[in-house]
Amino acid sequence: MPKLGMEPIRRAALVEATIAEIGAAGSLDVTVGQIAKRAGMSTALAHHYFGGKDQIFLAAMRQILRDFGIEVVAGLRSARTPRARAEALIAASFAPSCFAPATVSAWMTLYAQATTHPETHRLLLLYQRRLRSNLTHALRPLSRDPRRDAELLGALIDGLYLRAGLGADGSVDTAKATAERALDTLTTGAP
Amino acid sequence: MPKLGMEPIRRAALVEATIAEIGAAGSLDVTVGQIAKRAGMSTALAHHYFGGKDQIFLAAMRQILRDFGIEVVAGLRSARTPRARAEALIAASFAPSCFAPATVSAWMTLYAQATTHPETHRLLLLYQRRLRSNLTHALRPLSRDPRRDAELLGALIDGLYLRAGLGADGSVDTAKATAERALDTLTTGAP
DNA sequence: TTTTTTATTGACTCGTCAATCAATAAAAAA
DNA sequence: TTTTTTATTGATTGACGAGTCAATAAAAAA
Repeated sequence: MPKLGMEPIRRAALVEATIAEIGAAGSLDVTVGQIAKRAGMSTALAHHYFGGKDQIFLAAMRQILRDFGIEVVAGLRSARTPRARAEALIAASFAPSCFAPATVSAWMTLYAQATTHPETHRLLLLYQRRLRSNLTHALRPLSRDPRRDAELLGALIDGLYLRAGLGADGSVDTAKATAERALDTLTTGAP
Repeated sequence: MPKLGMEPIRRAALVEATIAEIGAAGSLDVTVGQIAKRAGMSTALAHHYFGGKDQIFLAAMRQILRDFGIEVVAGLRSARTPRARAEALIAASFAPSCFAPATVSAWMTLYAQATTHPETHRLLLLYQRRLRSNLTHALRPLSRDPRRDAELLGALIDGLYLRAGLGADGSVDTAKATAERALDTLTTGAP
């Protein structure tokens, strides 16, 4: 009994299932069958709506970046001071929605694949450019060299994220604290 | 005409070829056939000496960590002051031998796989613990809180490494400079 | 009501790849 | 010299997985 308008529902379910499966596998070694099963449909239907495995993966990656973007704008909205903005950007990076095991795995795999997959590379650069732009803006009144400090903070966040993704449960808070401490160190001494 | 004592030669060739193929593919999606071909032998021989694909990969990963270790001790040997030690550790992380495209790819894949592969996880934690220990030691006379600053620097190096691995050719130097600037910022004001 | 569009799947094809094996050849040991 | 050990590969097997297709069913349009 086919209900109409299933396409967006199915696509969303497939994207969510893809992220979950990547997280469970720790790599992109995930079959369309696994994804479709978790999403509650046949492989044929998954192919029908997405065309191929590559496009399913790309959609999942875009979703992850979109989720991060949502977290960022939500955090920035309520931030009034520059300092609060910088803190909001740090908080967004370590927010639960960006830190589910699946997301972390997907993120790491993204980096690996980006070295050879141009579309992935493009998406990742987009994320980095946006984060740097946001950080630069927040740091402008706080730092003597906002551009450089933003690059440093951005890289630090990536590194902390990576390491926290591997460690025990409590390490997210530690990572967040470390990033905030770096922000302190960078901004003391300037207006 | 079988020459005797080929085993170590073949194993080394396979490990080297594995790293190269991972780099070329940007993932662990590399067949034993590709590896064996690059190493100049048949797939059967590769299996003969290593038993299976997993063991070839593990050997390659151990090799990468070993190479990094060699770079580190070489750098530390000629460093006399604490500051020079910290700089040597930064330099080692961005040394050409640790920054070949193949190595970067392998490194990223390592991180992704570590979330689910216990043996990989163990290897990676070993590396992190060693780096942190070295950094802590170097920072002890320079920083008020060497442990924390070492963790920060370690994460920063990882993040910069990751980002430099994606960027253009000149970005290694920029990354190195950023790490050194962070070292400056952390150590000014202490003995 | 007939036709078209949307939803859905089981079964199938084709390719790839890890792993195995039997066979060949040369060095070393007996 | 015969035997054993080491080196080496072509061919084969067996599994798995991406993508296709024909068939079924129901809603919507005609």
